[in-house]
Amino acid sequence: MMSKNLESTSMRDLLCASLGESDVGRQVSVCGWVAKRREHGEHLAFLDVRDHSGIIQAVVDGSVDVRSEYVVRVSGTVTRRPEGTVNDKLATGSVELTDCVVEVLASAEPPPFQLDDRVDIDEQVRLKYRYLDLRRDHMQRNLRLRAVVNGALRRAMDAQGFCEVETPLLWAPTPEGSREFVVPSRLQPGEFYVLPQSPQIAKQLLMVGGFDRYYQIARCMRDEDLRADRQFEFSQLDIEASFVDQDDVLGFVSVAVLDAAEAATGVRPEEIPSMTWAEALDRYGTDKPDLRFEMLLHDLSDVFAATEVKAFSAPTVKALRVSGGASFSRARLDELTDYAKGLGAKGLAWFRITDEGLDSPLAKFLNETERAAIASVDGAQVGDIVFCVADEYTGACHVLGAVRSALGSPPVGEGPHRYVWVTEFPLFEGVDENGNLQAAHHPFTMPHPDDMDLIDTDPLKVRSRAYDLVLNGWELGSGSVRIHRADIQSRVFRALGISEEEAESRFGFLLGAFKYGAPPHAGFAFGIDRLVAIFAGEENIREVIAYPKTQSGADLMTGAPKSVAPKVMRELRITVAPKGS
RNA sequence: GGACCUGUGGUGCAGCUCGGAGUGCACGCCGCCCUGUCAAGGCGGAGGUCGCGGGUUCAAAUCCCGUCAGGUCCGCCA
Repeated sequence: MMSKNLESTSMRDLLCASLGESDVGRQVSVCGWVAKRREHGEHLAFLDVRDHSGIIQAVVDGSVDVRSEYVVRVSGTVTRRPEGTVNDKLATGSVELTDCVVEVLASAEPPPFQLDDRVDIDEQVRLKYRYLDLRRDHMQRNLRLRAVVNGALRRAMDAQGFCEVETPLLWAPTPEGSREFVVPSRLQPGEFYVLPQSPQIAKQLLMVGGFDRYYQIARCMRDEDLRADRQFEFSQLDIEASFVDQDDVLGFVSVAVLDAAEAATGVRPEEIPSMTWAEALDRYGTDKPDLRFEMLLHDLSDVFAATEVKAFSAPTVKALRVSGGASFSRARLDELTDYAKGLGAKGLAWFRITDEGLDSPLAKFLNETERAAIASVDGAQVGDIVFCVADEYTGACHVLGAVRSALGSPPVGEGPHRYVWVTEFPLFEGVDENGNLQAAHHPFTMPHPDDMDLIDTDPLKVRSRAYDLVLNGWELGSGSVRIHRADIQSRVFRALGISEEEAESRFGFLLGAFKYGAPPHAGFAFGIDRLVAIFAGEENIREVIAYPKTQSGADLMTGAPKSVAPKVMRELRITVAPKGS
């Protein structure tokens, strides 16, 4: 409950829902919106007055000319409700305002949708009238929760000696990574700024600049397709520190996240465990494991090493037991098979465990040993089902991991909050169209000290000092120890197929800065939208953002994006090519 | 770039398979009645280009094609 001196203004004494029995007898004024009017003839009317704190009932002698959502100031006497009229469903239900004077501060048309939380309104309508949607308890709660989280994060970073520095929104284009929003320059027509995908370079330069502990709640923009957990704009807690190693950073971030969790939920989570990327992939089939449920992946590659069965002749065979899954209908299994195929699998084998043995179209092709292995996966019992995917290692893990998640993952709002650090990500992943290795994180990520020799001999085996923070299967954020030594950076660039000239043109100012004394440094960034969404039990980050965009990038309230005046276009010397060109 | 789902008075739904008059329900809105309600109650009323365009048909909310908008997912997000 907020302190009362913050509630009082020249127009009101306190918030509606802060009224209670201790206020009985006080003469007070409250301000808010009319949530409901109940009239009983010309002698008596009830007004539910709502502000963001909640509702107080005002009793008016005589009729009152107000409608829903009128803005009113109500002055009256706090009175204990008469015997038998207490409303247990209302926080203020034991009192009411009597002898009320109602001032209409603004009239209001009926809103396009009801502002109580009784029905789910179509999001299209909510977003068009977001200012009304925000008046609802649901959005009030979410955005205020977000403010609590932001506050806790700031306090945690301040307390750890971090200095908040703001970095530019207008930055230089970088021909790397995700698509950037482009901003044309008026003073230098034909030249462009971009909005930052993250303050990555800026914060590393702060390290060179001697700010050994930097943080910022940073707005970041990426011009990539939107999803339930992705918007063009998002906020991240951005951190970088000097003279540190990986464990220092994990410590800083853990404190911030656990403080935020405690502030948001009232419960401080356990210390955050960690696992390596290799473990996560092997046991959970993903680099963002959801630890709320078990259902681990099991490896049957050895059993099927010399199998006769074509469907299983692959480098890796992974198996997943689903408790009680034998009752899955054939339609459900076909659906899952299609899902697996959609993810690139050749198929999804399933084996119902029954009293008579394995029930599966494939069972008759398996030999005794193979059947026994499947029937005992993960302690399988009659009534369970075992899924198998045979493929190369990574693919098999990913597909079965996705099946695990589809079958086991509880809704966002359910179950405990299970954080986990995933460490030792590979330094490189795959190759681009020119046959060059690609950086898994970014090209300034420090290779694992034990794997330095592999950079030239077996680069895909090189682990890195990169790490992710995962909560309930959602990637909250990632970070790494950065390369601060020119010799290591050259080796990595060489492995990535980046020439000295190219490095100079793309990252020149960063590498140039490093020549003047770069401290060893490391950092992290995690998405506040996702963190708050999980705290709020929301599947969708739009629910914790005041003015989000739709999936096609539109703002239904403002109509953005829109064309700009011809004068502006001329000034920028920009013409738009016709459609289809 | 692709797959799937949704679009019906202001709001939430049903109707759509199997074509037959804009049919129904709940909330909201407007008017009247009502002195203890609180999802108030009673009576009456208004409100619709069934997203849009085309096709099939004697006849389309319903079937077909296209398109727009919203959503979920794949690709994408170093």
